[in-house]
Amino acid sequence: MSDKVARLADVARTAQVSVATVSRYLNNQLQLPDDTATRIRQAIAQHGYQPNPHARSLSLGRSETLGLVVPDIANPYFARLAAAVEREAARQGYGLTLCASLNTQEREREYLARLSRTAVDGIIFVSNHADDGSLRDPINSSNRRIVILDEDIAGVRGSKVFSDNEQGGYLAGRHMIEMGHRQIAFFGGPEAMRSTQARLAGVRRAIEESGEPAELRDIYFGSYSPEHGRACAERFLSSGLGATALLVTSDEIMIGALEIFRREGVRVPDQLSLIGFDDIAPFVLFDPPLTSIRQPVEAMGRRAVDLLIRGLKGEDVDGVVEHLPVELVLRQSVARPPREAITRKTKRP
Amino acid sequence: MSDKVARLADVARTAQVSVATVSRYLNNQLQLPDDTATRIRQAIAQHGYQPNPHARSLSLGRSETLGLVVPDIANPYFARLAAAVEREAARQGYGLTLCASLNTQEREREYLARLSRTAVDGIIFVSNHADDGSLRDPINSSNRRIVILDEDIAGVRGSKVFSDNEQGGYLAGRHMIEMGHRQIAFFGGPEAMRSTQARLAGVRRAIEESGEPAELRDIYFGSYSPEHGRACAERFLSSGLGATALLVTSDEIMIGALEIFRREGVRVPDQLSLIGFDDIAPFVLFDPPLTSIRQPVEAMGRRAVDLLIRGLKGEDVDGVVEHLPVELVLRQSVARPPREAITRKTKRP
DNA sequence: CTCATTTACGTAACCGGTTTACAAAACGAG
DNA sequence: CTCGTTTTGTAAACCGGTTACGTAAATGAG
Repeated sequence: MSDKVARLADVARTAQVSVATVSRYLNNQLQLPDDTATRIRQAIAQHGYQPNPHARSLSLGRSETLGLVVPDIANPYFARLAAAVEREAARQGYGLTLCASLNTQEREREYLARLSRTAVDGIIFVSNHADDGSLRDPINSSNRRIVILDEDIAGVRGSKVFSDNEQGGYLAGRHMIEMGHRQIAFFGGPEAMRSTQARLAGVRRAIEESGEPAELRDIYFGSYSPEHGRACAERFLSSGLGATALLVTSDEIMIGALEIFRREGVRVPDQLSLIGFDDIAPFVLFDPPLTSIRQPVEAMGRRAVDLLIRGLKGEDVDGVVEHLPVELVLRQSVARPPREAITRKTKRP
Repeated sequence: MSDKVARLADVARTAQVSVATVSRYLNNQLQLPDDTATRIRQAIAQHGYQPNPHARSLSLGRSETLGLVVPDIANPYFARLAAAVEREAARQGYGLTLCASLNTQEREREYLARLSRTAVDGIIFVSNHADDGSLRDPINSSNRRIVILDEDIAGVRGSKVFSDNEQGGYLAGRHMIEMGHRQIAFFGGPEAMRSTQARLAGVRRAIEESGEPAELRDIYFGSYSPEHGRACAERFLSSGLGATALLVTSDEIMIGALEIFRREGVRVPDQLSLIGFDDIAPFVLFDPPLTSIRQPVEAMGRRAVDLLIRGLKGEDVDGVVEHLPVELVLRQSVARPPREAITRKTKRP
């Protein structure tokens, strides 16, 4: 029991072979006579030898570690995504370094720089806002392999994994129309984001395909936050236009919107039908349980890691873009529309 | 624009100095004449030089990276904890490698082995179940620095950071007693866990201190899961003993319990007063908004990182144990007790 | 002017692996 | 028995930094 950690050289000396022999035996599955192999194994056990990862990384030029950039892990949606990514990375023998960008481009770039300087072999990048273009270049000029996950960043090369946002909007829209709604409202995320536009386009397609005289109105854009949800709901109620069904495009927005609807006494689904998006929050427990589009979070995380690692192993995955299928989870927040439109009670006491 | 990444030697050559000079200029804040310093800066800029982290780690014997072992990042409580840890680590210039143990000791040990082999300088360990002793030795024999966070593991050396669970139980208990409750139920986590016992002890202390003839009954233990919450609630209702207030010691358990209470038509707080623990889930939106003990999650994460890094920097923090203060958040799930005890409606249709 | 000290750097030895180039030994064919 | 080939093994170069040690020149004190 020496106080120093055993090195390869110690093992080699004990096994009476050279370091190269031990190294090759360990890595290159070099065929060795039983005699020699046994001596090496015993020496390793005796010293409790574990290769020094820093040395290994330096020598190999890789570290078997991936980086995940995510806006905020405290957000349950990204937490789930991160969990899925971590699980798959671990399954494939990779470690995961986590970076929370806190939704600012500055931090995103900072992290990107850090990661490209840091010991990660590749990066999974999840952003949460429209890129003004200042993210594109640093990403592309990073010499790391990159997979864009969940939200597109225009002009970035590498592979990409998204949920099928358009289909999500479509499923929600179709369900509303089938339930008899003809006036549909939409609480979107940031207007410039691809996901927002795709979801909106999906609803539009559902309307067109139905052939019904359904109308999309009260379309609001803003951040994926409860604050925006509250603002949307207040604006929606005060506009009093009488949409009978509403697609809310994220859990966060939904949480804010529900607060206002509850405060103002809006009865769901009697007065207003509601469909959520994400379906991460425990909406079963809400009052009423919320019908929602569920994103394939686990699959997205898995797929992103898989693509990234395949890329690292030399497979050509550049330009691969995947849209994973979403699902409409039926609960109790959508009903047939009421006879008359919703009328607002009071703005605030 | 060569295709090779610039090395320190390239910079040195261009700046017409030796590698040692550049390295020391970059690290040891070695004082250099403006002339030389400028040449070096220009050379660095010209090559777009970034130190190779693997080489740096090998040479320094550290990587400025911490490891976080957590049962499940998808769980909002641990997600918040992880977010806090990541934020503080980043603030102090450290990266964070994430490991989800999925609550099995096997994986915990596996990760521990991986981390002790991997390029992390220290580990923050969050476990979620009672240790049967098989975690203690691997942790102690790991040559990394360790901070135990959130849940104690007996016999582990290193520093530890917890929330003040006993105080949490106490605050909840005192509030219930002050509101007039004399029959208090307790849905605990795993019986063998320190946190569970501490919370229970806190309620006991509140009862003793009050001098009132209050009684603790319907004490159930189990996993931190909605399933356990459902089981607790069913057992509680069928026992029909008539506790009028209930402390539920985690969000997860609460979610399960609420499902049953809602299904069975238990009116909160008219029939039954409820206090939660953790206060991570959006309980404001539940019906009714839930009074809850809030754990100082951000502070815990910050503190753990801080202790770990201080330990890494040579400060003696072994044996330091901190209990961070919790907070009672008053909302609307606690009322004065009803005249008569709750009577169960039906077990199941 | 001399000697001590500081300034401004350079040389080379590490850190601990992987891998290439090559030697010695063993083996087989002719 | 000789020569080529395979097996088994070694020495040393490399990955790209950090840093102990050393030295030449400049500065300053006496």
